[in-house]
Amino acid sequence: MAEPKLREKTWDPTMEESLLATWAQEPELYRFAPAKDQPTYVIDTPPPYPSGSWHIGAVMTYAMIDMIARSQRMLGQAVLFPFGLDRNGINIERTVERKTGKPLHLWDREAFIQECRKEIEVIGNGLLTLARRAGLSADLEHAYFTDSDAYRAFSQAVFLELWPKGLFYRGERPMFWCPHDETPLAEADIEYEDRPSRLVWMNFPLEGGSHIPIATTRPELLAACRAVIVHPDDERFKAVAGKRARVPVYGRDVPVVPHAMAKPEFGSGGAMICSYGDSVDLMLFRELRLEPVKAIDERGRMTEATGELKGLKIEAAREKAIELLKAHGALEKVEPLAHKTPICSRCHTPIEFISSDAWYLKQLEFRGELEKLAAAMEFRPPRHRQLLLDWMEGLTIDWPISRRRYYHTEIPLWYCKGCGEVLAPPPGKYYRPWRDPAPFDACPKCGGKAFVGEDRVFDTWMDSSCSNLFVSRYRTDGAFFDTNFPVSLRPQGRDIVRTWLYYTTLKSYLVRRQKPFETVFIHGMGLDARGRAMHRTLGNVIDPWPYIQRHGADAVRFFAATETNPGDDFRINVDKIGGAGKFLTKLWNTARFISSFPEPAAGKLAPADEWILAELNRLIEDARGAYGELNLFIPSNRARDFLWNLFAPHYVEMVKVRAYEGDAGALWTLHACLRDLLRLLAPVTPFSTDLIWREVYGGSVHAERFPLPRDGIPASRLELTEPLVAFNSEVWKTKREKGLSLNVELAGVNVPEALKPFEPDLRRMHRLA
RNA sequence: GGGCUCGUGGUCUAGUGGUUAUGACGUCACCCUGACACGGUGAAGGUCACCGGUUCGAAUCCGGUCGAGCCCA
Repeated sequence: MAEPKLREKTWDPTMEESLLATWAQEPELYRFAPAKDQPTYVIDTPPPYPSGSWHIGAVMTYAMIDMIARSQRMLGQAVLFPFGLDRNGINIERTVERKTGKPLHLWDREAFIQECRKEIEVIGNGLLTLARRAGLSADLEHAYFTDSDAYRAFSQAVFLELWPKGLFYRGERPMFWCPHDETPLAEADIEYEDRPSRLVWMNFPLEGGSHIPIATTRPELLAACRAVIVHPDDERFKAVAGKRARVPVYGRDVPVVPHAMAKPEFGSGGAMICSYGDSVDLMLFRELRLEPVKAIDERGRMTEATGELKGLKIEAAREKAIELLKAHGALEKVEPLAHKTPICSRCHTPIEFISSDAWYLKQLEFRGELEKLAAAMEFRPPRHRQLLLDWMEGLTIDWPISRRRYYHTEIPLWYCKGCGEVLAPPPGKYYRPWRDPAPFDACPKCGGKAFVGEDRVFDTWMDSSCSNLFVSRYRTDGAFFDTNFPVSLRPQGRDIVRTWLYYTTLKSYLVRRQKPFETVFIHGMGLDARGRAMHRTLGNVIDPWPYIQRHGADAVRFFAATETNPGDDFRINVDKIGGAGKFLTKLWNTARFISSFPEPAAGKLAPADEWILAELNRLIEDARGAYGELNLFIPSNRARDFLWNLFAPHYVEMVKVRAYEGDAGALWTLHACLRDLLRLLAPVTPFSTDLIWREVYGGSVHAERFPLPRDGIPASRLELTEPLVAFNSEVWKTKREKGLSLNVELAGVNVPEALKPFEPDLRRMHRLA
């Protein structure tokens, strides 16, 4: 027996780091360089939003995306696997505001942008380092940034291409508004949360002397009350419908309207309709043609119209309103209430409905077409298509795309000072209308020569919804785009179906009338050991670095593949990452053993060799099939099962003696199994498999393709697996019960009839006398 | 209130009609056996959430109940 080619006795995760250095020297390994007639596979990798470092769940989901990229390469595709960072947005602005203690509106715009850029640079670089260490085979050297001039110009160009089609409109209308971020929100930006609240019972005097009880959670909006509703079938209010009620404190008379939206079982059964407390108010103002009153301004403060409440923030105004009601003798009682409150998904501030001017992108009228595109894309797992369809069905307003922020892509529009005409420049350049001179000589409508630039910016989803167009080189490489759009794959989390996936579908429809992707891969979210999402506020965020250092990226990746059901959320139990590391040690040692034998070109196969090769064929077929369907769970678990439960304990033990004797059939089979196992596992555990491959066979396993099942191996050998496993177990048990060491002779054991073909190997394996 | 998904040993998980329910982690016992003690072998541990139905037969199909999570109103 020769020295094993693998010297180290165990797999050591620090070996991963030297391998990273090797990979850096071999950029061609993962380079996108399609051979003639080779099919291409373009992945629209999610550009992470650098709001801090990745938690371990994020590392795992990106590792899964990498496993898909690697397996597609090994299936023979030329894979374009770009990587970007989504660096625009409120998050980074808020980081700067918090660090400097200076809110946006006190900043000089240019200075604020510089500060954001400085901040995002640091965070972004940390992410790229982690991505590389985790073994991502994406093009990290050429990562794109959504806040680069080039990407912003691209995003603006897509907008400007759509501009002449009349898809955008501007309007003053009530909309979702975050008073903290001081910006309008789209439906996708809103979440709901149970918050403690108070139900305030008031009495509204009625004409003719009596009064009507009204319960509300928003007493501060009293000044904006323009009607009271009661349910038409509510016996308590039969007599009052149609009368007029007087709004306490403010003294205005408003109609009492019977309306089905009133809930008899909630509060007093009577509700006040104000502009605007919630979406019911919104609907009724429209339906009853009421005149709205702006009670809250864009910064979340009470307006002139609210009299004594003027200038107060919403919470304080609510207190004051209750005091005023008490002073006017109109307060009945205040009771606690758990209230499902709509909140801003970024800062968790309760949202308001505020009437404000904004730009909109039409979307409601395309609902039917978008649903067809959703049906035309393949989903993995298929059931998650429903998430997109449900969201499309539930939309109620067009997409407000303008934001009053700074570190975003500017809306590339100017207005004529003379006549107010809206002017759009040609697509191509990066426009900053708030500081650039207008790129027009004269207004085409009135001939005016003075212009004012739009100072608002895009919702960041306007940028990220172009990512598939960007990576497929729309506008920059027509030939490439034509063959690679729709993009092969969109891998992403369940949590951003309603935003990223939806908006991308909308954009691709508007630009190309096409589906954005051939396939959408939806992964679940990494949860903590108790099943909760990881949030800094919960203090349950798991930092991936210690685990990568202790057990290696391969262990983290192997855990991610074997412990997660495709599409389901997965709990991360860090103790199990160590368990995944043990598998790598097992793989290493098996390879180390095999590497001590030469690999013959061919050999006469014994029945036992045929048996394990039949099992190997089955593994290859299952794994190839599963990888083709973007399933990582099946190949990783099947490979583990093959190695740990069949190959090592049964086959290797059975042929050891033949191997030591130099039997070519045994040696050839051992190496065939190792080669194929390494190749099948390479996408999941790229470090250990490559290290072994390089040491034992030379070259990189990542330049290989997946193995194919071998011809000429009788599948009937598979029938022997069960009796073989049972027989070996029986012998081991017997020796154990007799207190015999495994290497001691045992007499009186007969090999069962079914296993006769294995008899010579079995006799020597167990030393059966 | 509506929709979707899911309930399998302490934990995670396979199994979608057919003999004593898979594997991993953990636990316990024994064992250095010509790769591996970061190992091997063996063992303990499950009313497959609950109730009812279909069937010769249900973890698996159907209905209901309870519980968990997500989304929408």
